Amino acid sequence: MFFKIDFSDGLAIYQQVVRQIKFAVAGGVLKAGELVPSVRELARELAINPNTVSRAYRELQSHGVLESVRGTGLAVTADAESQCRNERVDMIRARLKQVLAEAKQSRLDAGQLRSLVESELTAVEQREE
Amino acid sequence: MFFKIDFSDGLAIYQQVVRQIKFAVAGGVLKAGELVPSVRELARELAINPNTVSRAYRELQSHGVLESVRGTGLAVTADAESQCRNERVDMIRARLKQVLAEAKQSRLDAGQLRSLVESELTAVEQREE
Amino acid sequence: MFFKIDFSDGLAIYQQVVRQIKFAVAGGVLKAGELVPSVRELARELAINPNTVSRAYRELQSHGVLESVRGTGLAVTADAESQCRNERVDMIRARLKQVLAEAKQSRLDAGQLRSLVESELTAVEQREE
Amino acid sequence: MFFKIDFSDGLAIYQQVVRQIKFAVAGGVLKAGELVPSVRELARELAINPNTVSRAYRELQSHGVLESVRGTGLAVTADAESQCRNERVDMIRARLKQVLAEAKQSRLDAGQLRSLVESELTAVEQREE
DNA sequence: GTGGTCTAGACCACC
DNA sequence: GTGGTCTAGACCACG
Repeated sequence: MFFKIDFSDGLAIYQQVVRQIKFAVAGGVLKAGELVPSVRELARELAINPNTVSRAYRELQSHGVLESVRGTGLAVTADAESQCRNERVDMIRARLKQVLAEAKQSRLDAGQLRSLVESELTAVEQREE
Repeated sequence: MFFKIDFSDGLAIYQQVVRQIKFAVAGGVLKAGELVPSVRELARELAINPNTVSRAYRELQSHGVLESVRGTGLAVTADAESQCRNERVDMIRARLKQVLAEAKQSRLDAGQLRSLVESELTAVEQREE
Repeated sequence: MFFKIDFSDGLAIYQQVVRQIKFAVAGGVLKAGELVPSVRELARELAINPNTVSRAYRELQSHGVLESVRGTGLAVTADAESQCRNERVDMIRARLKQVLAEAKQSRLDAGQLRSLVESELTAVEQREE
Repeated sequence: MFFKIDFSDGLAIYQQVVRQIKFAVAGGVLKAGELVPSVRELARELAINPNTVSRAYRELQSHGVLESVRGTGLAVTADAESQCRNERVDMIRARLKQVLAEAKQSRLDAGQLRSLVESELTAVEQREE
């Protein structure tokens, strides 16, 4: 699969799975109708407990991103892509705001902050391109 | 006092307190020798349990940022400022990396990401200046 | 398990637990990778509150002696044994120094002190050997 | 005065004062009828709070070691010396037992323990002689 | 008043 | 089942 778990992220593991599935859908990596990996397969791949994957999938179903296909597995819903695309920027912006607010509140010099952000942004742009 | 708790941050409350105290020290808001608010006072102010504040303070003591003054309270240590100043950039960078990595992995267009970051950065720079 | 709490020791209970776990690791009773008793189990066994055990375990984690294995328990870290072995003599020596300094300062006759120490040392050597 | 407070001893400060007064009496440094320093004076000397000294003196009075002399201060009682002399060895032995038991329980090699004790004992004997 | 410790009991995330 | 976090409330030592 195409994502990774950060065990020291602070964010709950199942939440990370939820976010990453949504991002995969938003980015067109997972398309409408496509099946997501089985609970067991994904659990093995990410080295996490199947229950955790299961919980993430349950959440994604209740968010309308996945739907169960009888006897086959869980598939991406028809309108998942547009929905996730919309959510995506907001989800990222929200976390970004948090980080910047914290930086601001730490009284880090504006110039230092800007250059820190610049360098990290450039770093992430160049990675794996 | 000068900081707030975000109950939906995901980050544990006591960890938020730890970070914010460190940031306050790094930013010179709390200076060496100065007393931090008493456990009970800060707990009341943030509307959290004294034990939670206490745990944060205990952590800060073991990190060498605070030291106990018998019967008087907890004071910022002499070398806390330089230490926190050093930690500060790393703490911010770490969270920044997380967010940007997630954004990247969401396959958000590089240009979109850059402009999103730019606008949020500018927003935070202008706020309260 | 293999240790006991002395409620009239003066030393905080959680500290006693910390010391005894370290001693157990130093003595090879607890080996790297091995799980320590669960918080609830040890609490029940020592007839103390689970939070007290938890606090001791948290301290041991921050000292690098234990590490959390998600959903499984707390395990002794790889380098805990050598670390605890090193600490052990210092911990014992520190308390020994205290006692002897107090004895000295009580103006107990040097000969009396020496024979007192001798007899207790012999006693402890013979016990359970 | 002739004693010192160890703030990191674990033992409560007022208890340290109690023990040291008793030791001073046992060692003949303070004799029957002699006045102990005033609460304020001793507090200043040891750099502790007068309330703490006061509490220690109260405890010593209830133990029959000190008695109040109207308008003059606190004096060592007539039978304090023999009483303290008797207590002294037991008090020291009790703490010694604790330390040795802990060492034993840490599985420190008997030879190592013995040589550790020897060296500390010799060290304390030579100091200030 | 201060911090330090302990208890009791709750809820959550994860296995 | 596991640890992690939080709350509530108690008692102690010290100033």
